[in-house]
Amino acid sequence: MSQEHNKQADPTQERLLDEAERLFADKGYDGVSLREITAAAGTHLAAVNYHFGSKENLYLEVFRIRYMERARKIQQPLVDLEKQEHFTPEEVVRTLAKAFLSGPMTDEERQRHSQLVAREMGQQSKAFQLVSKEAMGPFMELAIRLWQRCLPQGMDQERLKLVVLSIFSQVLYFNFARPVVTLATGREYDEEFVDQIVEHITQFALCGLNGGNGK
Amino acid sequence: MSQEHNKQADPTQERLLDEAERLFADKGYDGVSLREITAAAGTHLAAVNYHFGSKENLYLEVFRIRYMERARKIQQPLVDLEKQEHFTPEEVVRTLAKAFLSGPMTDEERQRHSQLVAREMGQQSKAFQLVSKEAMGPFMELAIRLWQRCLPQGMDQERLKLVVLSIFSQVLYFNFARPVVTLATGREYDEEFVDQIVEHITQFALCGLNGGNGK
DNA sequence: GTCTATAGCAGGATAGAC
DNA sequence: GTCTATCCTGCTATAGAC
Repeated sequence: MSQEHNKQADPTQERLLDEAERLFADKGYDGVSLREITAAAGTHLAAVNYHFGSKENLYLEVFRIRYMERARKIQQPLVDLEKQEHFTPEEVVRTLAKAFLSGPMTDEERQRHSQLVAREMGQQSKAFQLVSKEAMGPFMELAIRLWQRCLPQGMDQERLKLVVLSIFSQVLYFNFARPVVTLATGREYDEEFVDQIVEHITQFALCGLNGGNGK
Repeated sequence: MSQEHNKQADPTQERLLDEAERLFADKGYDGVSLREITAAAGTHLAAVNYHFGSKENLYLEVFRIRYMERARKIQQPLVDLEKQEHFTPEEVVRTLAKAFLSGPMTDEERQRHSQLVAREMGQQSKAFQLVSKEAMGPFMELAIRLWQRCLPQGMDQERLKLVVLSIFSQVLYFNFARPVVTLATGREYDEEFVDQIVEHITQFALCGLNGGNGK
């Protein structure tokens, strides 16, 4: 019972997943060779096919195991918030932005996470289907549920969905497109700047939620 | 004088650029082979090296010629706006959002444009340097100049830069991550929906510009 | 000048030695 | 069971036939 989920205790498998994730995030699926991955993991070429069957399946396992694990970590603060009796729309937005931009992960993990998903977001691949179904969908619904509970005047789901998408786009961009952001602002991604970004996104979204009751 | 810029009149070169752009946008640099490109362009394998020297240079030419041409088209509405004597911050935002989401290009062109740049945005490649220096940088400065001319109370560049980046992130996302957007909203990208997105982004950004004078 | 044919190499996968 | 050595395919680039 204490070792219930030891399905992947093999250290070689773990190292392969780690290095594969790092390299796939960096260069994309087609940009990395199995030789590169196995060399980085300190093992031999055949290990991938032995442990994972194929390159494609190794890629999918990176999402199924590594990516999803982090997605749960990111969701956690919002899940916790839902258990509270009272919260404000602003708290929801800030918690959401913080979860992606300054959560418990290391900075490197955050970048990998964004890079992996950004590469899949444009096409309807297996990895995308996994991510959207298991991670993004539920997360989006959670955020919408939270707002519907605390927004003073009701707001239709359709509008809320656009708000979530806009927030997603920004946290993804500020994590993923760092070369653009640093080039444009001249700022390093230190704690102060990240806090500023979180506040910026929060204010942006809050106005989108409160104001513009349009028409 | 009438044929001043006929530097690429060769129809084979043109077809190669077209098909290369389409395929690179679809599958990324490493995901496409020269065989695929030349077959799609109805020519032979050696044509790429004859006309462009190498695969990498063909890729860069796609950016230097096709991408930049469209970037100029997108900028035009803002360039025109600058010539007017009076305009509002709202006009600037809406013009900017419209330029990317419902401008004069075909829908297919818009998608290609976003896909190409999204793939380069995460790394400091040659293509990224070209795009950021020749297209994004000037465009950003133009937008900031326009706001500084028409915003009632002054606003520091630093804040304005974050606003531009947020708008960029959204127009890019709504063009690029269509699978996510359609999955989340259940909407097709028809004219009505695109107009809704433009309005949504405009409202979002306007609040970010007016409200939140912070602290 | 065009394009075929090929060189030379790197890729993923696997058979079989240990 | 591990890992080496090899297979075969597909890649970019180019030499040389026409």
